Amino acid sequence: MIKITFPDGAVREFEKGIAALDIAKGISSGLAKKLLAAEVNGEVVDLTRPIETDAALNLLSWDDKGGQSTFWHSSAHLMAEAIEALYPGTKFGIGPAIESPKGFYYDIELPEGQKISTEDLPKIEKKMKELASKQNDFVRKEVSKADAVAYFKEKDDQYKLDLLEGLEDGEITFYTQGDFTDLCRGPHIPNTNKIQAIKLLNVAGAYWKGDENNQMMTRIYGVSFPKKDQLAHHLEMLEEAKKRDHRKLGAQLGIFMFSEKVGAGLPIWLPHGTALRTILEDFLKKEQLKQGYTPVITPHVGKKDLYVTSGHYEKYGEDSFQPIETPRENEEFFLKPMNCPHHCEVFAHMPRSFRDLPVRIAEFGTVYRYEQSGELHGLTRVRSFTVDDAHIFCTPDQLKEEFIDVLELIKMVISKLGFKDFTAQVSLRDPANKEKYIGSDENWDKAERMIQEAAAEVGLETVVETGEAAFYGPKLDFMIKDALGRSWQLGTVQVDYNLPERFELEYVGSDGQKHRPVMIHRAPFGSMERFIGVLIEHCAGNFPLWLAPEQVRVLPVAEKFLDYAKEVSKILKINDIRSTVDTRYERIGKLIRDAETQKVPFMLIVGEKEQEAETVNVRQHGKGDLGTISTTEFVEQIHKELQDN
RNA sequence: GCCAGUGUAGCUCAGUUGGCCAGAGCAGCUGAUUUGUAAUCAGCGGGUCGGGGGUUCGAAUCCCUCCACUGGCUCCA
Repeated sequence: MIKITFPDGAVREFEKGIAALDIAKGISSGLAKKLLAAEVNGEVVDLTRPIETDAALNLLSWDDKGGQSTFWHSSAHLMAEAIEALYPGTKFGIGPAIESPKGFYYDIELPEGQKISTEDLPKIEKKMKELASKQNDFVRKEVSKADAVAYFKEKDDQYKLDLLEGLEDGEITFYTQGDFTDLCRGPHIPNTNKIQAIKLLNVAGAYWKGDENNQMMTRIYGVSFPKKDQLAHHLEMLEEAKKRDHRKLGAQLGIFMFSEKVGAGLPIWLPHGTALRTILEDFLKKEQLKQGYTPVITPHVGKKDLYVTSGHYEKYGEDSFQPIETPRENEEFFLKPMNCPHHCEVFAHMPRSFRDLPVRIAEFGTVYRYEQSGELHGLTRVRSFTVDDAHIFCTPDQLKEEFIDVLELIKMVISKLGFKDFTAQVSLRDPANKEKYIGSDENWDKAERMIQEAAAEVGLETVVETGEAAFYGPKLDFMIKDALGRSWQLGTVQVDYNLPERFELEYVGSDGQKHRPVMIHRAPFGSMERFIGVLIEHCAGNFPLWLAPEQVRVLPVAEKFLDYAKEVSKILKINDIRSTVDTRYERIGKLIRDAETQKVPFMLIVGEKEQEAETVNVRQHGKGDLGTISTTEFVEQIHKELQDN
């Protein structure tokens, strides 16, 4: 007999070798039906795997992450089965479940001369459903390495053979469902009949093992669910995300554009986008002034030597825009890929005393980085962007306090912009590869501890990623969830021991000796481009009033009220409310419709009644008619709403 | 960069077994309508069919090449 401990702490005895599924059946057949996998002593395994020792057991259904990923992984196998049936001779790479986008994929190489495009997906989908309805069990089998190699040699599948090379004899398992057998660690759901709803989403290229020197394979993405309505809901969410796409809304709302002539990945800010960005920048600038930052402005290029000193040339020189040369002296300049080297020079231009520290140098600095053409994407992946950058030079003793202040600032900025859900990702060095990092062991340990303490003190929920630190110091990134539950990495704070060293920065301490300052890089928005891209999608283009490029549009009911409309708009402008007048001679319904589609927060409709009484009829975007009030009253209401924010 | 796909008017899209002067709606312009809460009516203008090259009697349509955009490029069997 073995002892099984359930999540609620209950302990019961079962016969040795019993499967989780049988235990569940003993509890209730309804429960057993819902289950997808089991977690035995923290490891996700097949429901049918015999349990041989005392164990903690957690039964996994669709509501558990482990249940979902098992389900999707099994769906990948089902897809592979369908593909093998439709395209015999296909070779298979890997087929995992994935988190984002939700679902699974399989990397395949089709037989010579064949290819798959989006149009072929429904056919594969149909085959998958047909195979699922055969209600095949997923059967696990332990295989010797020799047998496994023989099997895939027979199939001439070099990818699986490549994978087998990295595996030890004795740890190799096969899973079979129907006519399809795959090298797989598992686990899997018990039977294909659980897979009730399937949608294959797209086809893409992917390098074997993600290395661009390797063979390019075809990757097919899909998603599946135990119930049909879950799939329908999922597809609705994807539709909603499409509607909110910042590339679409950005064009529609006159926020930004790209021009083939100007160049790919070089965003151009249109009037509405410029207004939005200026408001955000002004907001942060004001906050930073309060907190003792000193703004500077530095050039968009720097001499090669600057980047040789900073070390960026050695690391990124080949992969950045190539230098600009002066015609006679042949001096080389680089477009600046970051602002820190310039800011280090600002720090170094005069002797610094410990009394001056911390020095907080801030700049909305536009930087230029070469991205491969295929990696460009709207505003979120571009070749020129503006960082809301600042570099804090402080003594090691001041580091923690400065770090905390920065975290508070970023927290404030994020919540002010309507993001409710965010966590901090703390990236530490890989303790096994300490030589990869610059700076003393002692400093690293101190900084890593400091970051975690600081995050705890400001009440940030943190996730620690070991090995993700930059070579020059540990960092903390803000991971922000938008209205659709998607996660984005925005603000960032990084500790840097490297640049002060390379630029030989120093300050005079109270002891009269020279000391090296520590540097913090920080950017609450990250980049204006990326942040605004995410913001557009978060609020679906319906910006909060204080950010709306056009806050109020005055709509005259007929041409003869145009003068009154202009008068109203002028009063609003005098009162710092961004307002325009729609001067077109169109029906009021048309004017309203256009203002609504352009997501203008307030529309003021004016006609004879309003003109005579010096009032405005207020209509709010998405809400409709709010009634008539005096113009001054409206101004007060708007001011109040802006204040409360 | 690589794989797959897309590129027709400012926008959304029709037109492909190669064949008369390439179409529609919206937007724009002109005129009429002077209007009360999500599209007034009529007329007009607008396209090197992404650029270049080729095949052909004939190319938006087929081939090559370049450009831009879209989905992706280890969340390990």
